[in-house]
Amino acid sequence: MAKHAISPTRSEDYPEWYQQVVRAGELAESSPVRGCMVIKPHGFALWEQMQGILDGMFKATGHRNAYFPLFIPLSYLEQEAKHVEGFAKECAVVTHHRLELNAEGRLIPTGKLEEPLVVRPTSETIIGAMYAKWIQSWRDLPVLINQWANVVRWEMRPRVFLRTAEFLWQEGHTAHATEAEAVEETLRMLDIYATFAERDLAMPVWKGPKPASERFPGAVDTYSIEAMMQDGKALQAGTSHFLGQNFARAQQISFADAEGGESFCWTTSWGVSTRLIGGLIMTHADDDGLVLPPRVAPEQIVLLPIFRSDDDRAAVMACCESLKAKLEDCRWRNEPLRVRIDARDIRGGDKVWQHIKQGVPLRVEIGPRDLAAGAVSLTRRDASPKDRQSLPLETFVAEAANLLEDVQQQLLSRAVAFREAHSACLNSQAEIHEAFADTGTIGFAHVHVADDPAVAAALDPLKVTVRCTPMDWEDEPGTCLFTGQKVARRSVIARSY
RNA sequence: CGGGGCGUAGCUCAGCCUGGUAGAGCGCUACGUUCGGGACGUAGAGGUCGCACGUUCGAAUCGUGUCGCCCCGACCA
Repeated sequence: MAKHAISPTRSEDYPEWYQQVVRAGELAESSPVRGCMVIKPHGFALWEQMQGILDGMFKATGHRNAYFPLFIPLSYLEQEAKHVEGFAKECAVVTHHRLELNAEGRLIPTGKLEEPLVVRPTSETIIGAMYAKWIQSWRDLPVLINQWANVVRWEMRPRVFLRTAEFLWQEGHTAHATEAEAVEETLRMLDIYATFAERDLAMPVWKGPKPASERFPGAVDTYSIEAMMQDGKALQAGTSHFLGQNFARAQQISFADAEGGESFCWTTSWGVSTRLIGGLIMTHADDDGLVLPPRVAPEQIVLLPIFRSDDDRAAVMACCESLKAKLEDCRWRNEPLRVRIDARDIRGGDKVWQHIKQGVPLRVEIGPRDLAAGAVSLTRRDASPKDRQSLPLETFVAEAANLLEDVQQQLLSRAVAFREAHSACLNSQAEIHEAFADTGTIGFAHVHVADDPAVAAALDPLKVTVRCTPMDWEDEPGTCLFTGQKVARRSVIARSY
C-alpha cells in the first residue's frame, strides 16, 4: 500500500501534485480541444454547490439573473479603449456561419460574416449596450443583474481550473445613478466574495484594492480577494470592479436625472469563476487528495456498508437506510445533511480510498460489529485515514451537524494558520529580495508600497506583484520601499497564479 | 509566441542507439479463495507504436514534415 494516495506529494512536485489531485478526485479532465477542460460530475457538483450559495447571496442583495449572448459584435469590443487593449490578444473570433463539403469530403467554412463576432471574454460591452436601451430615467436605477455563463479567453498556457481557454463564471453588472452608490455596490460584492470564501470555502482571503497595473481593462478601481495556496503563491479568487463612467460614456448609458439633466450612469462588474475550485484544492487538499469543506461538499457524509453474508447484508443495509433518513432530517447551516450510501460491489479498501481522494468530509463504516454494538465507525477527512473512532449510532446522529461544523472550522483555522506561518512584515528592499530569492517560507510579504509603476518594475525580476492592499488592516503609515512616497498602510506582495 | 522534453494497451512506461511488423506493471472481464483500511490465484479481452511523406526487401526503431501534450519563460480570472 502506498504511503500516500497522491504521487508525487506536495513537497516533491507541487504543480504535478495539483494535476494528480484533480485527476484522482475525478473533478476534471483535459479535452480534445486545446486549453479546454471537461468538468466531470464530481467537479460540476462542487461548482453547483458554490453556485447555489452565491446565487442566494446575490438575490438576497437585490440582484436578478439574466442571460446575454455568447457572441459579441467586434465593434462593441472596440468601444472602450482600455478594454480593447486588455482583451484583444486573447479573443476567439467567429468569422463564418456555414460549412460546405468540398471535393475531398472536408468541411470548409463559408458564408463569411459581414462583421466578425467575438466569443465573449467578458460581457461589459454587450450588457452595456442593452443597459443603454433599458435605462432612461433615474427611476430605472439601479439595474442589478447577474449572469451565470461561460467565457472564452484564448490562453497561451492553460492549467486546469486555474487558467483554461473556456471557463464558467458569474458576472454581475450593475448601473447606478451616483458614484457613491456604485462604489458601495463594488464593495458590497467584494464583501460577499470574501464572506463566501471564508465562511463556505474555508479559504481565508485578503480583500482590497489592486494597484493600477493589475486593474481590469477599463475599470477605475479593481478590488480582489487574494488567497494563499499551499505553495505560498497568491490566487486571485474573485474581483469586483468600479467602472466609473468609462463604459457609460463609451456606450452612452445615460439617464434623465431628478434635476432634469442628462447624466451618465456609474457602473460596476464583479465575478468569480471555476477557478475557485482550483483555489479550494490548493488550500485544503493533502497528499491523499481532495479535502472538501462540508459546506460545499456535494456529499457531506458517505455511509459504507460492510458485510459478508446475505444475512449481514440485509441488516447492515437496513441500518444504513435508517441512518441516512435520520441524518437527512438533521440540518446544518440551514440545510439538510447530504448523505450517500455507497453500496457498490467493489472492494472496501478501494471504495474508502476513492472517497478519500474525492474529499468527502465524513466517512462512516457500518458492519456487523457496529450493528452488534449499536455503533458506527467514523473517520474524518481532515484527520488521518487511520484515525477511526467508534461512537454510538444515536450519538453520531445527534452530533453529525456539529461534526460538519467542526471539520469546516478546522479547515479554516488550518488555512489561516498556514497563511500566518508563511507571511511576514518586511521593511526593506533587502528583506524582500531575501524573502523571494528562492522558494523560502515567505508567501505573502506585508510591505509599504505605493501604487506606482516603479514598484511593479522593481518587483518584476522577483516575479512578485502587488496583490492588493487589504482593507481590514489597521492604518500603518509608512513610506514606499521603492519610491519613498507616503502610504497609509501595508500591501500584500507575492508570487501569484 | 520563445526555450526544453515527450507522444507505444484505459493508465504509467520498457523496446528505438545496433530496422526483421510489440512487451511489463497497474487497471478491466470471468471464476475461485478472500474481505473491518489500496488482496491473491487461474483464465481472458485490449495496441494499424500521434499523423503524413520518405529511405529500405522490410520501419515503433532511420530521415523530413506536421499535429498534440507537458515543463520553464512572456500574458492573464
